[in-house]
Amino acid sequence: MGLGLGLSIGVGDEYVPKRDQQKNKRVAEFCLDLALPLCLEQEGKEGMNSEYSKAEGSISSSETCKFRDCGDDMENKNSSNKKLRLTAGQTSLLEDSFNLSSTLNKAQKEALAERLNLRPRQVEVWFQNRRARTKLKQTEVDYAFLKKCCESLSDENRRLKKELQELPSVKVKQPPVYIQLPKATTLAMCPSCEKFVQFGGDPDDDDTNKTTASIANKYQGHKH
DNA sequence: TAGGTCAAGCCGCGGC
DNA sequence: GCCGCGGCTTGACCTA
Repeated sequence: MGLGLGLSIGVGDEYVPKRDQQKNKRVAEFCLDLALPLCLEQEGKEGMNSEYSKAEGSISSSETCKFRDCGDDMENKNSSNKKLRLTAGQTSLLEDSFNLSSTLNKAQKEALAERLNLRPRQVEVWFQNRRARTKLKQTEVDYAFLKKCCESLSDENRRLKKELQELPSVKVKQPPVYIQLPKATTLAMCPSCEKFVQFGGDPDDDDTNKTTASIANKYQGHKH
């Protein structure tokens, strides 16, 4: 246990070499110097479990590395296959970054990786998996919505058929029946509570061409 | 212990 | 050819 794979200092049996502590300090300075669009709104977000330290600019030393298989020798195939677990602080910072942008350029990825004391590849994988999770949730919500529409239309169809049967048998050419379909709906995930918010689909509404700002405004209106 | 979660590997595809 | 991404999958870990 406690391989000390280039990770910062921990509590108990976790050990981090002094050179890595110094490296973390350099990383923190580096990240603070970067004008990255990452977590710029940390001011005012202090209550959201972010365990990383703004002052230090990196994951706090006691917070890093509940995982055992990361670090400089990840390429070492002899290392154990123990599963990496990101800490709450790491996940929090990744989530914040993801809420700002679901993709990262190379510089952002590397800076975030340094800041999290992870490899860029790990940050990249996290973002890929996060996008996949978002898409899956979106698909589930879309499915539920379409299912509801389908059930509603079936009910309407049954009702109309019954109504038709009850009509006196007058041979009148039936006009086509038009059913008022529900407005197209746009679903989007609230970045703070991760629940999907349903927006109306008025074509004249900007929701159909929604911007990040307009979505953010909508999020503020829904119940958490 | 079964089922869920999630980091990570692999592969194919498209853009450059 | 390289790179980034999505889709699918695997395997470690967690939890009811």
